[in-house]
Amino acid sequence: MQELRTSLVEALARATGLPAPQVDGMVGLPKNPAHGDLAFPCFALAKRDGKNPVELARALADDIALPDGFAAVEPTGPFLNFRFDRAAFITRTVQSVLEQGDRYGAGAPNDDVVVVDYSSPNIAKPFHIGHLRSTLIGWSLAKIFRFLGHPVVGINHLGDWGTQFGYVWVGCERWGRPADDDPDPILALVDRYVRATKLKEEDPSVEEAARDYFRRLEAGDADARAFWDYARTVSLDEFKAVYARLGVAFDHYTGEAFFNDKMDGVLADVEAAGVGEVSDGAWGVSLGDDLGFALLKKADGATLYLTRDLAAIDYRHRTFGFDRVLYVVGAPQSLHFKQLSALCEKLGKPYHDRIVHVPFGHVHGMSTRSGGAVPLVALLDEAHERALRALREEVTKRPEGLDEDAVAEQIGKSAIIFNDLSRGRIKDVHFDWDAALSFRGDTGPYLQYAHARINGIAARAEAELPDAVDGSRLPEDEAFQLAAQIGRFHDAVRKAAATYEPSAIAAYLLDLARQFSRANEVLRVKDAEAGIKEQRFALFVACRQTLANGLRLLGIEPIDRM
RNA sequence: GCGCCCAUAGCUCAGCUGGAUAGAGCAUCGGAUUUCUAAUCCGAAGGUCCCAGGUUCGAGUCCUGGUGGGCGUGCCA
Repeated sequence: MQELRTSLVEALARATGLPAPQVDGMVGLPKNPAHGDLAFPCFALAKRDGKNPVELARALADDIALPDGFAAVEPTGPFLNFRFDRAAFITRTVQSVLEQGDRYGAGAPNDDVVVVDYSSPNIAKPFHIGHLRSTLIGWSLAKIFRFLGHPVVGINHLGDWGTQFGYVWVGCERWGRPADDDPDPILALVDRYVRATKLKEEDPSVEEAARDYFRRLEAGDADARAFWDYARTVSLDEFKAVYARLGVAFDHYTGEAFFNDKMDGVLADVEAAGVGEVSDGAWGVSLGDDLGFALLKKADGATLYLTRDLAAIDYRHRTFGFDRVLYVVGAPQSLHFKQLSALCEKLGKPYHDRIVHVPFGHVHGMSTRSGGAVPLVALLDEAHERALRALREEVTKRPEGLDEDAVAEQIGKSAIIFNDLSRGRIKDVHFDWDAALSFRGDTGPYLQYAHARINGIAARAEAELPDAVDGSRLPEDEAFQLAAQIGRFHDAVRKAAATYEPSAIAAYLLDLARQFSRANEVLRVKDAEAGIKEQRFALFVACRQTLANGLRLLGIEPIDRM
């Protein structure tokens, strides 16, 4: 696909005298696929020459030397439409997928290190649906950049430090710690946290006690530290269970606490740069009208989130030598990251312009009846239940001997993950159980279904891959459209990386699955005559491979039967 | 007040760096299964792309100004 485009751009550049990059910007896909496979609008050229674009397109069609791989050029009004040599295109595309397998669409190894900071839940707070977006988007981006050949460092910057810990501590002091045999100790800790923060409304001493606890923790007080260790371990155990269930992983769990002993260094840095100042008893850096005052040390001496992020990025730069660091954090914190960049610039840090905030919109409407956020585990369990029910009651045909429980778990997760990653990051989402856990239409299960169907063909159609792929045996339009979509995988992956948008891949995969489903109505493998049978099978296998590669980039493990 | 983000079909959303008749899914209506999985496919219906100007041969897309909503705006993270 890419080579065809490049050679067409060169040919057009020669024929028109326009610079190739400009031509490249004009060549695009025709809106209506019936028009052709690539299109060149002649307006700009017509304007330059003071000619009629319709006549110009006609003249250009006669002039241009059709590059290899193209079968036809035809002017349609002011557009010049090009058609591929379809058979050759199918042959080339299917062949390269079969040859490259899991590496189809991948990039060459390079040295641009990408650090991805994602998930980063707060300790001693429930891991709820609100944490899902950062977790899934970050994990997907990590996989995408790794696929493109980058060394990737995935970091869970746990919120395991800060005043909120004080409230958990106060709560445990008042109402006791969860019992050792408590099956869900984190729930108990959350309960203490919620009760303590509620109590603070009427009893100001609670807030004071919480702050005092955090001060002691930062100062290295042994008792405070012991409680912190306990709460962190309990929380992390549960987080790791959720990550394991989702199939999400990290290279490091260096949370905010990890940087506690690096605070002095940061503050000294700022001091040395001579940009720090005292304001209302607190200490920080003034960043001007737009970014305001960046607080780095509270009046009571305790540090803040920003201080710890400053330490973290410096540490990451020293340790990983990153080319970029991606912060997959909600849009409400965009000011925070602008401040972080500005601070780094003021401090003369070489990485100040390599900070990328990858923001995402708010999630609304995910509260339970009781007002708390829905725990992620509850969502996963519900997804599992619904998938099981759908499998047993709604699905009309299904394979024999399925491990229904295992399939339901996979389908449920696919639905949840895809639902989140299929929309653009920045928009606020209104969480809706029925939409998130729908298994029909544009959903994760739809993609899985396409993948499983091809597996079914492989298992039952008694077809084998041909010795040589031959696209001329696949003259149907559906075959070409499917191959064309397979050939666009590169573009989708690169667009996703360039825009930090996994949804680019999600949208691509929907189109791919749709093209497959259409082709699957027409191109039967089982009863096809020898010679055609193998070619159709090869096309579908290439599709399955592409689906699998794309699904994995979203963090969804393709399933073989459903 | 100031700053950032969002606004496209009844609902949820796509729309490559401006290009041809604005696309999917859900919901509604109508079809398709003796044939590799109907969690599927085909069709119908559904639109002042929030409003008003501007730039351009051409604007859902870019600019300006509004309207509506969300978020942020120093001692939380």
